Amino acid sequence: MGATKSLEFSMDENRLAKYAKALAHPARIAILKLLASKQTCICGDLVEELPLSQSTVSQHLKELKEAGLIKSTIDGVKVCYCIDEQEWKLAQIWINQLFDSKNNCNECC
Amino acid sequence: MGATKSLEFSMDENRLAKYAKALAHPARIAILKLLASKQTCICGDLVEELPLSQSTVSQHLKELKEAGLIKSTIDGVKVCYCIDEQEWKLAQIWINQLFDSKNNCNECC
DNA sequence: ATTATTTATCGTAATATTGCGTTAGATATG
DNA sequence: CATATCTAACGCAATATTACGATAAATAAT
Repeated sequence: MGATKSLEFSMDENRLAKYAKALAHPARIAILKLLASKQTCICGDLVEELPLSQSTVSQHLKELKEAGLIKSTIDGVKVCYCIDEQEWKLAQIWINQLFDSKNNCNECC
Repeated sequence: MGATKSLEFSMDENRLAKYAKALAHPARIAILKLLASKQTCICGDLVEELPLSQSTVSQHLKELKEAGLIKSTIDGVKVCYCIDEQEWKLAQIWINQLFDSKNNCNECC
């Protein structure tokens, strides 16, 4: 036992969980904040700004990329990362849809 | 190795990651959707609506509670769960702050 | 008082995540 | 060509998460 029972849940629920998972680590939040504010988004620069080794940062970048939130282009030896605007907006919309679905019935408990 | 280096990151980053972590499983999304839409929020009802055992649901509820997103009151043998409105709103604000921090510089890569 | 119902907790197994050193492969630079 | 730089991927160890059955503790019902 222990495998997550993702398939028992809806696509919507899984999609939201996927985005949330990508955000579920302070290092990845830090990376996204850097990418959101900076022009420069070279991998090496990110490594310098974070208290983690190159290999660990690379792994976090991979997860963010797999979640769709960032993309990358190769520039010589270097790799440039940045936020995927489309997916970024979509994620925000989906997350807000959950938060806004709260009814206004106060004090059911 | 393997312990998360949370302390190396800012409080803001950790707080956001904490909320995201709470949302990072389809079962917990499903629970929150149920609580957001329903009046009834008795634990047993949630167990019936979810494809998970009672003990697993209980564990997910505990995590949501520890993240602050839900609260509970005891009603006899039963326990009533519901969304903590204050924290719910806060979480939404913090998450949107991250998404909105994206600059408009397109195509840095 | 006994029994049933409800939920949290404990213990355990399976998986997943986090983190790093090291290596490999690719492009630069001398 | 040889060497330096940059990043992804591999392998490993430490932790954390997910899931469940079984049990315990508390209240309700008979």
